[in-house]
Amino acid sequence: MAARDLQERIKKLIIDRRLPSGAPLPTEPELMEFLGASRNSVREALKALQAMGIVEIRHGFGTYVGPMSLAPMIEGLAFRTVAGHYRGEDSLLQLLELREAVETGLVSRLAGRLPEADLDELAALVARMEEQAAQGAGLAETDRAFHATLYRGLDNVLLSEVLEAFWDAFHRVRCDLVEVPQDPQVTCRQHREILDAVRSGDSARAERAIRSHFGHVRARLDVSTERSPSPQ
Amino acid sequence: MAARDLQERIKKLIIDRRLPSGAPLPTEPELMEFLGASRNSVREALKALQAMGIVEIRHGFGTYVGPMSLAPMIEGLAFRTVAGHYRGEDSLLQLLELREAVETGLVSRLAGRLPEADLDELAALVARMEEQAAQGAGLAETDRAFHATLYRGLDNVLLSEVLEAFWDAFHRVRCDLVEVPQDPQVTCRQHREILDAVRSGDSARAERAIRSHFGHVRARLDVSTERSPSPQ
DNA sequence: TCCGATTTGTTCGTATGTATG
DNA sequence: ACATACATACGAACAAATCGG
Repeated sequence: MAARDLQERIKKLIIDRRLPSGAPLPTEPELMEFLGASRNSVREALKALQAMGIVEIRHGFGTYVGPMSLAPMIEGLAFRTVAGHYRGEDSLLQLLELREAVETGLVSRLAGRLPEADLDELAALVARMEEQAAQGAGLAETDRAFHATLYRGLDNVLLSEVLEAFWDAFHRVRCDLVEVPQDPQVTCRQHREILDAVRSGDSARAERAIRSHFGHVRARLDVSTERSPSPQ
Repeated sequence: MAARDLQERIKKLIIDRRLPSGAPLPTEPELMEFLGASRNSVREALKALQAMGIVEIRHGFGTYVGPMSLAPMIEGLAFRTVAGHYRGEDSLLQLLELREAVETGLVSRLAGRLPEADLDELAALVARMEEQAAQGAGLAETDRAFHATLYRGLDNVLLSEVLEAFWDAFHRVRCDLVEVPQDPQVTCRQHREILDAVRSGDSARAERAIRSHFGHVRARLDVSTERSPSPQ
């Protein structure tokens, strides 16, 4: 009776007091008194809220309002994908298709509307990617930065975070599950083509570039997915 | 030190044993022995996993593998949006824009590719919507069904669930925060136009229809958002 | 309807680890 | 080194819910 209620009441407390991210929450004893519940119940409620990213607990220091990031969504998506994969579903492919669907829809609207500064930054990222490819280094982080920078121009923090969350979940699962046959040269060429297309302002070409990029990732996925790896 | 670890080990247990959704987990005493932790610690870990939708706990019955739905994401998104709204941010508008971005990207690809059966179902939904509008009844559920049916043809369960999650979060927050000036007639016309556009196979027209629909919702939002309501 | 077995829900007391000053 | 404040962890007990006889 209390457990579910406690979470709601703590959330309501944050709303009512207009607590911003990082603001300190009452200590556990204070919450015990305020909510009229025992330590353990309060702690379980806080644990649940922590899992949702609503509060942040720092050992030996205190409890604070969380950053409200989408990190817990990544966690949930990643687990759901891993579990589905080991059960023989094509969950990883579905996650990739989700990214493809969203990004193709966005990039066409982005074409020709990106400020010069963002385009320069993207160009620098591609250059760095080519450098890393030449050295045989991993270019995952640069790839992430490219996609993040690309959609920053939409001026919607939520949208950017959701896309980054999808990227993170996909990347984490892919690393855990399948060793992808790297092909850095092709990856670089495709990112440069995306950049050129967006710069040119040709929506259709930009959409084609994105679709081609994802098609390549999908192809690498298919050949790696033939055999189902076993955990540990 | 153990808390974070316990969650990971329970997740690993689900993965390793290939437990499908709905499968029973070991009881709390069994988990205590298996994980070498006290009951309270095990319970806190389970609570956190429950918040992420990974496990489902039924009082007096047992613990089970969760449905892996995106319900926790809705919860998190909704709270984040409400909290941001009361802090004076335009979080609700951002959520709407997120939906608009995704749906405009998808509907253009859908135009002309929807099977006849789905089109008929959509037509029935619009008819029902018009009926409800005439009676002055709420048409939220029908609206939800329309959007859900529309993107079912993409054949990607994850994608459908994400879109439904966005719809749910937006609807919940909108109901909690602002009383929207209903305009059922316009809503019906716009949904019919979306349907007609998709049926005609004209991608650009479909995208225009969706964008017009969202534009209308946004306009109603703007006038309601002038004054910031206070909670309870 | 009742009963007992099983399982989760809630509470208390106590001890330990950790960060701050 | 010490004290304070806080979170972490454990164990034991009882309450409440569920299921089957």
